[in-house]
Amino acid sequence: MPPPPGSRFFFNSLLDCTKQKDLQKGKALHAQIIRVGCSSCIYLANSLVNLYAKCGNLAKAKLVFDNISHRVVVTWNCLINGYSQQGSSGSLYAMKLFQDMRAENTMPNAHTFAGIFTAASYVTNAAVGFQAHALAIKMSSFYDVFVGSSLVNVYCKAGLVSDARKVFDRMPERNSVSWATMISGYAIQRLAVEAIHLFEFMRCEGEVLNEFVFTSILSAVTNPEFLDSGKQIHCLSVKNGLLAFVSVVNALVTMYAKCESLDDSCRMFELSSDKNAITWSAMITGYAQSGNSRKALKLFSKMHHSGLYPSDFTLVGVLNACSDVVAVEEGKQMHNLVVKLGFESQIYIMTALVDMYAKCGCMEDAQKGFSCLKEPDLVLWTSMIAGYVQNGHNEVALSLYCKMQMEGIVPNELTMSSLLKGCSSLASLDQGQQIHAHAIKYGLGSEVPVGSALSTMYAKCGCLQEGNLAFKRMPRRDAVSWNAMISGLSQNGYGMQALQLFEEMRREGTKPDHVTFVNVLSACSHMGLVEKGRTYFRMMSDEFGIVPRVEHYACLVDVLGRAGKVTEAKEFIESATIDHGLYLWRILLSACRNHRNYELGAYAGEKLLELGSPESSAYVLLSSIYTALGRAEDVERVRSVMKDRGVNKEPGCSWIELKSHVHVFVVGDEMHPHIGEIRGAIKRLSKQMKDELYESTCDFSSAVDI
DNA sequence: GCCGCATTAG
Repeated sequence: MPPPPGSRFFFNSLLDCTKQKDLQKGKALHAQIIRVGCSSCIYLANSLVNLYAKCGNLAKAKLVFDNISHRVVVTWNCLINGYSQQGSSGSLYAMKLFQDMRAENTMPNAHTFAGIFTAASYVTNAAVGFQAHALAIKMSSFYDVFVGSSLVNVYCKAGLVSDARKVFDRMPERNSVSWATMISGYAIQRLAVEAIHLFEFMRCEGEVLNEFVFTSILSAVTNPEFLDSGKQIHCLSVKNGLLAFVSVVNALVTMYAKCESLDDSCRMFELSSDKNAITWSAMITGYAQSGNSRKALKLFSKMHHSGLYPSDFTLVGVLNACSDVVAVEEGKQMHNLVVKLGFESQIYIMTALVDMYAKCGCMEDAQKGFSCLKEPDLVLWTSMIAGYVQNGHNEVALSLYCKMQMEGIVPNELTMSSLLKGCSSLASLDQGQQIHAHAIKYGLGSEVPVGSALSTMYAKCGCLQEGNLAFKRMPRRDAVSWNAMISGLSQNGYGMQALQLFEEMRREGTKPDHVTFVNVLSACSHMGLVEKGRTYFRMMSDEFGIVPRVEHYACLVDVLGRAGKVTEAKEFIESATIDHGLYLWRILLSACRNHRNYELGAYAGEKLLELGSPESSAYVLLSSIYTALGRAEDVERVRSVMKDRGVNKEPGCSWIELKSHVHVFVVGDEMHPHIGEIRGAIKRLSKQMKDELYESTCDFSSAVDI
């Protein structure tokens, strides 16, 4: 039935307002409709629901909806689709409405299903999607191409990509949206090969390749392995004239950056004539994620000067760049921007902010950021826990984990690996085992980060066998896992086994990283393997393209120094092409002391004095060398420099675990609230050691007497 | 009415 003649004007006007999303004009029309008494006309009422829903005023849409006495399917669709377009915040309402509609015996149509499936795609629980799917099949709505495409999307977003493919294959009719959705489903699951196959299939079928298809397929090949495919797709997009779409250019910028082909990525960025916020974000993130954080920061200020406002995505990228280079000042400026732009409740931003402060060692600021969010999610909790662990506040991290559990948040593998790292630093076997038990309870025992952290934890606590077991049980291993076990062996005095494991790692084809070489070189130094040390140092850059860092130089200086080759070590330091500062001279100084090469020791010590070493040990070593050389004047000079610079000898610190609690204490500590218990425990331990005839190489008497 | 491009924790 057509609308009554008098309503035609209102009907068309409302349609215009909805198209233009002009809420002001729409409200005026609404008032007019009420005044002339047309508000009971179902066509106008539906149009009003649609207007408010499309303009995002769902409360008002619902109000009009509630006042309609005889709702038809279109009435429901307008409100359901309004809610589903709100994304994750509206999708539950949309699903509830769908159930109410069914309860009123109103039959859904294809529009209803398209809307309800869109809502379901935002909800991780696919149950309502399944129900609606069943009903759609029953009602044959499934044959509608819109319904089919949105259903494919439901399964893709729920991670059920093979179910999505089943729906896709059974669709009687497909359009470019269906194909793009399916390809993007593979992309989300990082199934590049499947995505490429489907894309090829699509081309064979002669489907139209539009910008949506290209953005989807490009996001599937964001891995160095698929750089060649990426380049071919790039060519195809040029052939199809799609570089005119900024979205395709953006996808290319990202593809090349993620394929570690940063030059190509920059070229795409430079070539694009109409950059939008996504283009800038893509390039900034590309820089930040490829170790070019300084460039990322520079590009951000360029974006800022161009007058474009950063989006939440941009800020996350920039904050990551700040934490990467420990740029706390720039990070604080970003924080101001976050506040200014009203992003303080955006969880991705706040997580990046917390992470930035934690990496810069500002745990108080990190804690403040954390407290800004009423409902922190698992990632934020984990970032906070990881931050405390990174900064050595391991106890705080463990108690934060208890709080997290009380909030009902279930941990994942990264939470567990951070906590285990905390237990390793505390050398607390007891707490480490508890976290291990939790990992098993939550089904995280076979996760790579957990297995690696377990090997480290057990090895640090002296339980090498358990560490090895954790390593062997891992279903797959990455570089971090191998590093954990290699370092565990090396630190427990099994240097040869550590090197053997490194050779096994090479055989298995896992690419070592810079941490691997720190472990390998330090194993060489423990074993006194000078020649092997030199070989591995060269191998690092020659075979694996890893630029040696100061810690690698330090290891080799240590290798040479321990073997008594102090002159060679000195020459090595002076030929080093990096800014090594104090670090390497200090190692040489103590090597010279141990090998009684006092002349070279004095040389190294004077270098340290020149460079203004903040550590007391350097001054103490140097003055002891001058004492041995009988140069009393120099002894006096070193002492006075030390005094002038306000360098104090730091007190030795130790810790002990009592009743699952780790107590840190220093020599001469009288202030510690548990000093009595600590002393008691040390006395018991030393008696036990004597009883078991432990040959002590150290003098424990001072520790017992604290 | 259905699809895409940029983001968080080891």
